Amino acid sequence: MELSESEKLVLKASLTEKAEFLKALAHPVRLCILRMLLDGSSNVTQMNCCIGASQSNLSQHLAKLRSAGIVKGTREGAEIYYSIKDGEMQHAIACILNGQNTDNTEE
Amino acid sequence: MELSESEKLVLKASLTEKAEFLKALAHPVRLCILRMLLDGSSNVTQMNCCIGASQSNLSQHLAKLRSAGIVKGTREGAEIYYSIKDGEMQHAIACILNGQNTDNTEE
DNA sequence: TCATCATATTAGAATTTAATAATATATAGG
DNA sequence: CCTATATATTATTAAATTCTAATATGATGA
Repeated sequence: MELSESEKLVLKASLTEKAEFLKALAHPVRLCILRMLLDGSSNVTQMNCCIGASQSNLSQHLAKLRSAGIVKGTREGAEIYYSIKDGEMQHAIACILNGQNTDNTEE
Repeated sequence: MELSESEKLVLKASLTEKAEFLKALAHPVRLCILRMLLDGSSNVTQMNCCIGASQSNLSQHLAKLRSAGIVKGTREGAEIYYSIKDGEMQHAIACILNGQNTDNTEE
C-alpha cells in the first residue's frame, strides 16, 4: 500500500472530486429534487409545490446541481424542464438514494 | 405522486437523514480515511502519514465519522484501531467510493 | 410595447464547517 | 511517580453554505 508522490496527487484529486460530488448531493432539498427527477424530468414550478422551498431557494439549489454536472435544464417556451444529466449519473444517484442507509428493505 | 402531509414529513425526515450521512462523507480526508478502512482497520498514526493532515485534524475527522455512525474505534493498549461500523455500512461506503463518478471502468 | 408568468441572479445576514494551535487524557515502561 | 507515545478535546479564526428578500431576465400574449 505504498504510494509514490505522484500517485498520491492523483488519489487526492480523485477524492476531492468525489467529495465535491457528494457535497452537491448532501442537502435534503437537493435530494428531494433528485428523487423527483428520477421519476422523469420536471419543471421548477412543479417541484416547488412538492418541496416547500421558496422559488429563489429552489432555483439556487438547481444551480448548484447544474454546476456540479448532475442535472441539466432545457427550456421549453417559458418553462425550463430539468433532468438528470445522463444514464451513468442517473445510476449513481439511484444507488445513493435507494441503495443504503436506514429504511431500505431490499438487500 | 400526491403525498399526504404526514407522508411528506416522513419523506423529509428520511431525506434529511440521508443528507447528513452524505455530508459526513463529503470531505477528501474523510473519504481517504474510509478508503483505507475498506482495506481493513487501521490506527490513527498509520493513517496520518498516508493522508497528510495534522494529528488533531485527523482526529476531528474521525470524530465526525464516529458521531455519524460510520466508523467505530476500539482501543488496543495505547492505540485505537478504527474500522467501518458494520457490513451494511461497509457495502454502502464501497458503493459510493467505487461505484460511480469519474474513473470507474466497470459498468 | 406592456403586463405577466417562469426562472435566474445578486446581496446580505446567520449558521455551519474546517484548519491550526494549544492543551488534555489515557496507556505503557522505566 | 515520571516520561513518552497515542489520541482526543477545546478555542479561535477563516471560509463555505444556506436562507431571505429584492431585483433581473426571458418568453408569451393582449
